[in-house]
Amino acid sequence: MHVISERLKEKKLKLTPQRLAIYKFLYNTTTHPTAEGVYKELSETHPSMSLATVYKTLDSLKKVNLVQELNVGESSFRYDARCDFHIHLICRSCNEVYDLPALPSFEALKEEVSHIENFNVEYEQVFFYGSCSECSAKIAEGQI
Amino acid sequence: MHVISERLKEKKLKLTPQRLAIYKFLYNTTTHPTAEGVYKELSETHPSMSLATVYKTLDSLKKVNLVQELNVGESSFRYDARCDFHIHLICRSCNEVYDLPALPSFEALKEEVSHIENFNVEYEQVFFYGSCSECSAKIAEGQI
DNA sequence: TATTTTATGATATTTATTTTTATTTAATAG
DNA sequence: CTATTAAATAAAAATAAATATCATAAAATA
Repeated sequence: MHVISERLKEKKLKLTPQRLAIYKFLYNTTTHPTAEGVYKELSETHPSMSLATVYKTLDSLKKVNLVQELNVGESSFRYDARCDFHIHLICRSCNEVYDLPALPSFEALKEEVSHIENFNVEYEQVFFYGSCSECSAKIAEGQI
Repeated sequence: MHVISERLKEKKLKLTPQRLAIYKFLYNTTTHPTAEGVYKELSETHPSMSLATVYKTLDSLKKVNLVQELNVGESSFRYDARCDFHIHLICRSCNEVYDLPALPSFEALKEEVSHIENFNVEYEQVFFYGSCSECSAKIAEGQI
């Protein structure tokens, strides 16, 4: 996994097994896990890793902009190794978080907001809440 | 303050002094306070009110859609009695949260997202992070 | 290989929020 | 206007996410 270690190196972060594992996991998942989720997932392969290490590592990665922290309205943060802007869709039934590709109309919105006086925009977070197709189907069938 | 009690009545919530005070305060502020902030503010006029009551009341108001809960990335939630959709601007220096009036381009974005297959949108949250004019000025002058 | 610096693991602490429970209060029916 | 009941409150304890502490261990580099 060269991309992983090269990115960490670029950012002057020491290449520890824990860091490599955490960033690699985030880089290869689309599930937007919480710190707890990362910890549980990696406990299997790294049984001695501490939860504190997961939190500290996520914080380090966030500071160098290798991961972004998402606050989708739950009690804990989620983490995403895709740092380019994209809209998130959040299913209120199963709590899955999905990525949405860039939309032309969002570019127009950014443009419009950038012209607002009295505020200098640096970045943005856009969340659409609703139900995914699986949950919509279940709801329609009365399973939820 | 008739609006306050009528809205609570409409939602079948008992008109207790604590509830009236909390909703009235949120209804009349633009500051998006936290539960702690509401508590501190109302402690002056309602010294016996418990912080747990503030939390429970905010939860009740949220459930009947009289307030919305905002997670702007801080350690605690903020509350807003404006429940119609609007974009929030968040200053990363002073942490103020500002309301933005509806923008035509946002309507276009909603329209575009509503046509996405496999997802049924119910509501949305849009946060623009950056610096407000006051903080921008301070930054320019090297005060921050 | 030795040295310096930084990261880790284990644990303790902090802090926002929730739960619990006994008591009080609002709504309403008589 | 009083009695009833259902719900809300205050105070305290409990919970859970996140952070801090600190001794040990491991990376980077000289």
